[in-house]
Amino acid sequence: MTHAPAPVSDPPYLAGLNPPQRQAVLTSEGPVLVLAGAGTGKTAALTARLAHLVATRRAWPSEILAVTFTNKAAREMKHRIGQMISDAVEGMPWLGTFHSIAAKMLRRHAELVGLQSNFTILDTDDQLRVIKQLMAVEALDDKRWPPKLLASLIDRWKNRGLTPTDLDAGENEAWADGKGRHFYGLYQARLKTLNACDFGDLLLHMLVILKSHRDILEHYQTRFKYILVDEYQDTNASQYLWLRLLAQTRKNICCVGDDDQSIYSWRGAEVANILRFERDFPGATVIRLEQNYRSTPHILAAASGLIAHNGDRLGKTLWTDLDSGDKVRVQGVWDGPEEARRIGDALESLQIKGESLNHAAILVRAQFQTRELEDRFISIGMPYRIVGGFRFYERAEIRDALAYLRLVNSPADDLAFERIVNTPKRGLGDKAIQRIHLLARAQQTPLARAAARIIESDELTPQARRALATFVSQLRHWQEQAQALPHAELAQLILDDSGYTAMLQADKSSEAAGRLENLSELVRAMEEYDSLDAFLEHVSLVMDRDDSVDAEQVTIMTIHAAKGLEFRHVHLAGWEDGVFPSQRALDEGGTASLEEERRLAYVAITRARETATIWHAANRRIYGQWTSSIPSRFIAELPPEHIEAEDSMAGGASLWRANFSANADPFAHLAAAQSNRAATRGPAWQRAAAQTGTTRAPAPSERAPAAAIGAKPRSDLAIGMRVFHEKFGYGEIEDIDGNKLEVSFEAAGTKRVLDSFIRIG
DNA sequence: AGCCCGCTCCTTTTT
DNA sequence: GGAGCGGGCT
Repeated sequence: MTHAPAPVSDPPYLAGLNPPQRQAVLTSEGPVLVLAGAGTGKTAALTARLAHLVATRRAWPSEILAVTFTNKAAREMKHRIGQMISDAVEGMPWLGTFHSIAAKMLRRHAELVGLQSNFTILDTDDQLRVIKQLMAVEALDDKRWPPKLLASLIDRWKNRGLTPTDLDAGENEAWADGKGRHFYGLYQARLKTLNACDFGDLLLHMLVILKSHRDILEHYQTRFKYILVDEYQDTNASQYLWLRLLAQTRKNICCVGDDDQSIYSWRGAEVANILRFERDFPGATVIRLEQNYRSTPHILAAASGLIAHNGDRLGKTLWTDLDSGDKVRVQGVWDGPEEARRIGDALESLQIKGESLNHAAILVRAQFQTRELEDRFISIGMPYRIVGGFRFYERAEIRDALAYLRLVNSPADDLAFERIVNTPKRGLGDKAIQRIHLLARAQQTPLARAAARIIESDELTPQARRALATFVSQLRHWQEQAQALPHAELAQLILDDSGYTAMLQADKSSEAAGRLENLSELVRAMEEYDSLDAFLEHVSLVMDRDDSVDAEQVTIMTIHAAKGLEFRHVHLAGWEDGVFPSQRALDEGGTASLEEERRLAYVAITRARETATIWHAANRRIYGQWTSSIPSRFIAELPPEHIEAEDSMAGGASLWRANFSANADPFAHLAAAQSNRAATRGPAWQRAAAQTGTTRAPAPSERAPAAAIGAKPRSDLAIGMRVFHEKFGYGEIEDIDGNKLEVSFEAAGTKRVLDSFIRIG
């Protein structure tokens, strides 16, 4: 009634978009930079833009290049576009991650960089193995020059678009006293003979090809009428150069990003790319999405106040028309265990109010912080999941299985051969494998073929020879079966025949059961692919862990992992100088890295929709040492009118302004030692020294574990039953109390655990 | 060939 | 505190 109805002529994809979002959709021609603040409906605008281009016949779906960083983002975009323009997704062959799109291009032009189009894509494990071998050949001391360092240098060079010949003297010096270029070159040559690529190569090779072959460059420049880039602040130099080449003629490039959420500089992302967009593309339209649909005004104001302390920003002012809600709570506690306890309490009261645990998350700066939370949650039976750590395809058993498949698929895959020739143990030791290597090198033949030949000779001990002969004939058998069997069945056959399954079944450690399960999941996943080739391509670039757990559980993860997500209730743990911002960032890297930490803090706060609680502890165990700490400097940077500070110390005065007494403090000597040392460490630590001291918290009340609310006890368990727990392994149920069990574990002793964590073993 | 012990090091993590 | 690695021992 108060608003005029939208013009009838509005196409459906514009429905519900605010004016700047519409502008981002409708400004189709020329370079466009969309600065999209946290929670401002970026993806909605992005997908509408794609729909618009297609609906108005500006381009066919196959003429649009749309790149994201993660598979998750690519999937999400595909999904949402599918809903807008029904069949178009099938026709969007160039929507994907930088790496998958580059790989797709590279397969077409592989021969131009000395590869075949069926090249394999190496993971970090394979890379490291190659480097170690090169170092052994060159007799370089791997104590003095750790292979991992070279791996990361090569990665960095590739991120910056540098080939071996591009390295300047300084970079060359960075490895083994001036052997940087030499080793980088050796590594690239070795990959070529292996017909392999690492992740960095996918982009770098394409870059080289585009630069040196005008016709190919022109082909893609003509094909891609429109280019769309998500999370532009995360692009590295080589991605930037690649985009710039492709966009050069038409200049219809739309980059979306948020300089305030740039948190990946340590892996090559260059904020500078987004900061200088207008210089790179003169005449660019800059559009700011500033209306936030996610968080309450207090949360938003706290985050904005914090990020305002950063210098180099393009600048945005987020606003919302949501109701005001709670202030950001800043809660001081005595130590780490109390923090975990209190967060557990807060989650339990959330449950009492009938909130789902799925709407709550605890965000941490570093992985080690999860341990304390985990311990507490296990003891009170709070269901949780930890996101992060190894992804699915990085697990040893998955890589082993893949190595078997790779070897069957392409017998020349030496890295795959090495990985599994003695896994499970076949009694082939270093010496036997060395012999195979020698023969392979002498005859210029892949390891698998050398192995087949060496068993004809008497070079190996009879025992090794027998073992290898069995393996070689199995391999031959699998290769034959590969023609006959569907690939999922082939995989199962290989796992069983090779003894891999048996090896895990015999393994009584707590992880073995999970590994077997992962393998069956792998086999199941394979069924969705048309061919083994298609599956292997998918797995090296795209496969990630299946996160679709619908059980009620609170999520624990790093802030990095939380980027792009949102939760109603967010707990931010460990906001102390040294933890967050991290000690590393404080010690090295100066303002630049402090500013990145601040952006991280900004990302953290803006994940919250309704409540955000920031925790800081006066004492924490770090590397097994009790360390007294001061609240994060970021806390002091929060605008006071939007926060509500409280702490559990006597008197309730805020921890860092209180008058402390060292009485009755068991850690006073440590605190003193710490602040003495700290006094030499710059202003923040001096501030700490002036104020550090501790007072005894009211004795932390060791309370009985509360019952998890709303969870129904299972009916399939009984005292005396043998069960399995993900973390503790096998055990026997000693007592049942609702949905809590007392289990005496074989390895971990007696623990109280929630029945939902238990499988009947 | 495989096991055990002691030393070292210690953000963030995608593809 | 604890995982991972290398060396030395069995």
